[in-house]
Amino acid sequence: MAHIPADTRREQFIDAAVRVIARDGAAGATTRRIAEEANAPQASMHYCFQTKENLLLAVFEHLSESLRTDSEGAAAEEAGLARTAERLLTRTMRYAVDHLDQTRATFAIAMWAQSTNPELAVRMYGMFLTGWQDVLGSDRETASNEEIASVTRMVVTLADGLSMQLLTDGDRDRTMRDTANACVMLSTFVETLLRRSA
Amino acid sequence: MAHIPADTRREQFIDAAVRVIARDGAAGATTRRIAEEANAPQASMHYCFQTKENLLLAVFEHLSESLRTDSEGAAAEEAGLARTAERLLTRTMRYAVDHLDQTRATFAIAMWAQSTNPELAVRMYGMFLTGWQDVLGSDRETASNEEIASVTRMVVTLADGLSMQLLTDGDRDRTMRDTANACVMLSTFVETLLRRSA
Amino acid sequence: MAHIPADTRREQFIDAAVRVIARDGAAGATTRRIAEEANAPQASMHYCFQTKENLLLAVFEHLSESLRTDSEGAAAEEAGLARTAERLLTRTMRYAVDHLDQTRATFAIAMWAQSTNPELAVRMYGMFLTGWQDVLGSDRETASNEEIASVTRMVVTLADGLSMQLLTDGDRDRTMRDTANACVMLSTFVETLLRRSA
Amino acid sequence: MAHIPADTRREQFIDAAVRVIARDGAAGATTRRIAEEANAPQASMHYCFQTKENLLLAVFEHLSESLRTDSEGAAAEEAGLARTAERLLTRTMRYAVDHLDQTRATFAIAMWAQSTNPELAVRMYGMFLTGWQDVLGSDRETASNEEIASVTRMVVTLADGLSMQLLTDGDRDRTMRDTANACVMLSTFVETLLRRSA
DNA sequence: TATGAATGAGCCTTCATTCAT
DNA sequence: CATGAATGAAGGCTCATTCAT
Repeated sequence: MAHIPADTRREQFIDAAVRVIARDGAAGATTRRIAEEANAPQASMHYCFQTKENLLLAVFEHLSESLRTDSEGAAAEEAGLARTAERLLTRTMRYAVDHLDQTRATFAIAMWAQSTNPELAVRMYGMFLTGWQDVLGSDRETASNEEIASVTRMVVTLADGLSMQLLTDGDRDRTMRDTANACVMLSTFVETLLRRSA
Repeated sequence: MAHIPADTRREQFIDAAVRVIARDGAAGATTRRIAEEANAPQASMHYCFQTKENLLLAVFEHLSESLRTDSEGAAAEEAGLARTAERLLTRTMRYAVDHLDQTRATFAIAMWAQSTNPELAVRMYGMFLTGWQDVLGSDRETASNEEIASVTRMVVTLADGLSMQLLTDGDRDRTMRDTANACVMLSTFVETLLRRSA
Repeated sequence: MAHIPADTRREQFIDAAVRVIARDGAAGATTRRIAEEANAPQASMHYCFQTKENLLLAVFEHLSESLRTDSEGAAAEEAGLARTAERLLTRTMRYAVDHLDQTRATFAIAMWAQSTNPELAVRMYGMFLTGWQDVLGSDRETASNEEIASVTRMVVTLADGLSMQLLTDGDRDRTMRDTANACVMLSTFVETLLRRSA
Repeated sequence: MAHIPADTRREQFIDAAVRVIARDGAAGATTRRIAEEANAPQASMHYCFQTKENLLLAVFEHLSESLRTDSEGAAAEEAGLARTAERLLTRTMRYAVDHLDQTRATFAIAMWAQSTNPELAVRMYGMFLTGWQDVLGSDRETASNEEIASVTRMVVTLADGLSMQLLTDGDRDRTMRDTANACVMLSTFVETLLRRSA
């Protein structure tokens, strides 16, 4: 097992962990299995991340970073809140469909955090919330902060629910069709909201 | 440790397992911990359920049975598809909010099944789908089977997404408020659907 | 599971135990497996034999009794010590070859006794020794008691050694051929012995 | 518990296992007991041997290696087949008498293999057969390969049978006396064989 | 009497982690 | 710095046996 600098190792571990977690769940992702998948000594994992918990954290950060990078594109054009929300949800589900392993790992880690470190789970969830709130709030039209927050939560809700189903049966096409339906709902909801507040 | 009839023990184990799973996740729910929580010998668990997997299965059946019993009430009155869907979702989320441990355990087991026995996970998901489809299809108005299925999936999606958020931060009130919003979306979606097919 | 009188059960258990021990060894013959093979409740075994050790004892007695019954025929005719020894060995190995399961079980129990209850192992071994000594001593010619004992031990030695090989590879024909060779050795040995003592 | 190099640990485990197996049989030799006897953590056993089966294998290899090393001396001098066979048997039984624990362990493992992994048992038996065949065939006189094989099997048979008795009652002197008798038989057998083939 | 039900003790194995170099 | 070696704690499960009827 060749000596390899820690920085390189970190990446190898994170990538390997995503695959293993997607396959075996967060609890089934043992340090040994991850190390094997990364072609690295088991001790290296602790050298790089100290604990398994830290590794999972790093994995989650990596995953949500990737997703955020992707979803930033949704805000690019001026299109109104409803349209932006639709674009955000569609883009997110497109990403989920194209990166099943990552999606699976994200959810597995989120569930793992809930029982291991609930406060951390809240923080994780918050990362998505604030990230998307920024996207949705970028052109704010007449919507209040509270209304933006409400729409954001609804986007997250739909994304979570659609992903849950995707992860269970792996039916990509049906997921995208349901996503379209969800978009219909989402935009009428936003319009209702805006009309009400006007 | 007093001898106790197996039927009684089964219930004790299932109840204990729900609490432990809610606290520690499905993987963290060790046979030892469950037995301790149930005030029972570890060997009794294997006498009643043979394997830990079987116990988790029984727990899931118990949980979904409880939820189904509850949601049957949603179909009681003649009220149209949109209204029924709203009632079903509201009732489900009300139940989730009132039974946080059960909800947490249900999700934990569902996620656990995904990595342990994916085919089982599909079956579990299917149980909800068909159960709710029956509720929604009971008075079918002009909706086709396919449309009913589509609405059902949307209800499940929303319930999953809302529960996910509830489980993370435990904010019951906000969950019920978001549920109300989700109901708005849901009923406009159903109406759109019916109008389109007319 | 029908209630069945203890006497009948005993036989069922002994027969079942022989098969299970032959298959899984004395240690692998668990009370559950034996009960299953006997189509009997596990508790019946303890009702009939109190302990697993007692059952194995009963099995051994049954097995050695069968073998003894068979070997008694070897003494039937007047034929001199050498010839009788040959007949005894041949007959024993013929029996072993025709009853592999029983032979296997006999050895498994003998080995099991050595580590569980060494004194019992000695007694078991003694049963064969005295039984065969009677056969060989029945027409004593000019041989002394000590000489008879010596020959007996040699017969047992050869039977044990030949059986060991038989149990390992299950080659019945080769065993009988080697038995013929062993008989040659045995009779020349007896003759040497008698000549020496004359 | 001090960290100790794996090679050292392997030896400690093997030595400890021999003692425990001699005392409690192969099935009674639990990983706990062996670790305790070796003054080592239980987990070290799995670090060194992975499974209990592997440990037993290593023990058997160690034991048969020791015996083989010892028996090589039997071939040292030019002495004819009969004499060599006698020397081999005597030497083997001398070794058995001087190393009761090892002998007991060897038989226990051999019997254990018969029910756990029959094919392995055949291979184990074969190790002795071929090893001794080499010793006996080294100066082959006029004997054919088949004759050599036949003699080898007879030596093994006698060694097994004599050991069986030794292990039961532990009577070393009687074993060596019986070994002398067995040698008489063996050499007359070889002579008969050679005369016949001439 | 004979049996279904129940259990304390112990099994083999694997885990995340630490040690020593 | 990075890793091969080693381990305490805990995992799921099975055993012979006893209990209650």
